Amino acid sequence: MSEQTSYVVYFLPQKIQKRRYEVMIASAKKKGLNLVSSFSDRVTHLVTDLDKWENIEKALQEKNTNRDVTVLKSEWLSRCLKEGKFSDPINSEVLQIRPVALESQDSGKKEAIVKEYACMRKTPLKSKNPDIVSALETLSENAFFHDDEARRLAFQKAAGVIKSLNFKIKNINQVKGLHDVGKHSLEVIKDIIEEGSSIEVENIINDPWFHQMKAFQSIYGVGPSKAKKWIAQNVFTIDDLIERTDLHSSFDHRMELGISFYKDLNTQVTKQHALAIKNLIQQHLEEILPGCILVLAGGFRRGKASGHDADILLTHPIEGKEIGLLPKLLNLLSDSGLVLHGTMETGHNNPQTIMKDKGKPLASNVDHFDKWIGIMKIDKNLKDLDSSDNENDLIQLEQNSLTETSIETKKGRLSKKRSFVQTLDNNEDFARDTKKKLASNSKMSFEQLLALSSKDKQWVARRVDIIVVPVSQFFYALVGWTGNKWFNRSLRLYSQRVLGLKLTSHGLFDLNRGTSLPANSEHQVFDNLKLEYIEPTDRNC
DNA sequence: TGGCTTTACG
DNA sequence: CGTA
DNA sequence: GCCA
Repeated sequence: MSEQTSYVVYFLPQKIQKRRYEVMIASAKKKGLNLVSSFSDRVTHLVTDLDKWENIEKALQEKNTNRDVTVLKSEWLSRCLKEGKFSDPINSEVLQIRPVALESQDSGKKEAIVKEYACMRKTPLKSKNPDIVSALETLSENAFFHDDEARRLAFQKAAGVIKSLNFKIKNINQVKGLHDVGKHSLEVIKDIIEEGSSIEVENIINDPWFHQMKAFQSIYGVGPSKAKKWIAQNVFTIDDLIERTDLHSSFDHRMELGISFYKDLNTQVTKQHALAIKNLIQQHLEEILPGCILVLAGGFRRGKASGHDADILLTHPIEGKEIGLLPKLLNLLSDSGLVLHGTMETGHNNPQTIMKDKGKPLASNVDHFDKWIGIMKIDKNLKDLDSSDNENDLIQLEQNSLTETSIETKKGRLSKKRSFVQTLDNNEDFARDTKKKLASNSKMSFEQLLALSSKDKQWVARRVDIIVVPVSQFFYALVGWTGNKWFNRSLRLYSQRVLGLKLTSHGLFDLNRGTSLPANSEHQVFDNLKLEYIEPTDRNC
């Protein structure tokens, strides 16, 4: 290891006592430690006591400083002088003010450090370091397969930090000291920079067990538990699952669908197709309740061109109009032959749940929305006719939210109470009947499903989630369902740790006071969180 | 060395 | 247990 | 695994 020769150190005189500076320079010379007299591209380590990046650039008289440089505090140099040699800096000696976090192209020169929480950073879809990101995510996934959620999170966070970097990493020093990038992750990054790959990661990728876990888990309705069981039983491929009839008795209906329609469900849905599905649902809704607003959320809203399902948020500008809507919609979709399978969660809006929520805002962190998680039969050639994207609807909703809803809720709140409860009873009956009907529709056997999926058909099986949201909660739901998962986790963790507030897809709650902060736009959600707004396309952590 | 988002529904 |  |  030629550790010593890899240090080309430049010591900035600014903001350091002249006397101390001179003593240190002299000491370095005496001990034979190579300090260069001017800054250049050769410099690997920059020592300074300045604490603002702008000031450092000013001192260097450079605009676009070479980013390969590690910026260190003078304590590091002091220690090295004592030890008589340059050595790796410890975390507290690294100045974490380098302009590494991505800032938008439009705002140009504004620079920032890598922020602690992913929800404070812009993370675009495309990374400048795809190999490193993919390696760290492999480690994350592998940890997940080994039931180690904590390690999974750690590697995922490290991957997220790398994703937010707006430059290609050429030198390990560029990422030393970055938040959430620790020893293990650094080692992997180093291997990839220097060797092109990491042996640890390669071993995982080439491990048949890892491969099988990935394959089995990609089946809808199959999780880690079932995947491990099958591997232990010497099942190797998805075709094996069909051929090994001895296994069939352990399949539930959802898994049977996941296996039969594996090809359909694992073919990526294009954004155009997803928008077409949204419009198809919208057309059916017009027959039930005109004026509903649908938004395609999930990865598509974050700018992805394709995905594995369509997440659709459904609301109505008038609070309360959405109650009881879902069973009616599903009834209609089912009658149109568009439903292959699904589970409907309803009843979250019944009086009891509402009372519970009034008393305790944090009933739970998980959705209390009416929602349907299912598989639709979508015409292969379905075209998105009006091709309208989400954001127009959102603007409309932001404008409507203050006027119509407040009028509606003030009007006859009392006179409506009795009929409201009556309506809920009807809704519950209707929901039950619909669930029953949908269940009987999906009574096909495994064999029938396999036959259905393998014959020539004009439609494709598509995973669709429909979430019914009261407008008052819409923008929190929108943030939650736009994701991604890691962005949400960081939002919620930040909210809890920094603000002491509870963020869910229903709202932002102060548990001690029992209050919540309303939001009439996504911007307001971020305002409430005291966070800079992050565009959906920059939430790809 | 404890914490890492969180838990109800089917 | 799997899903969101 | 990484951090406070």
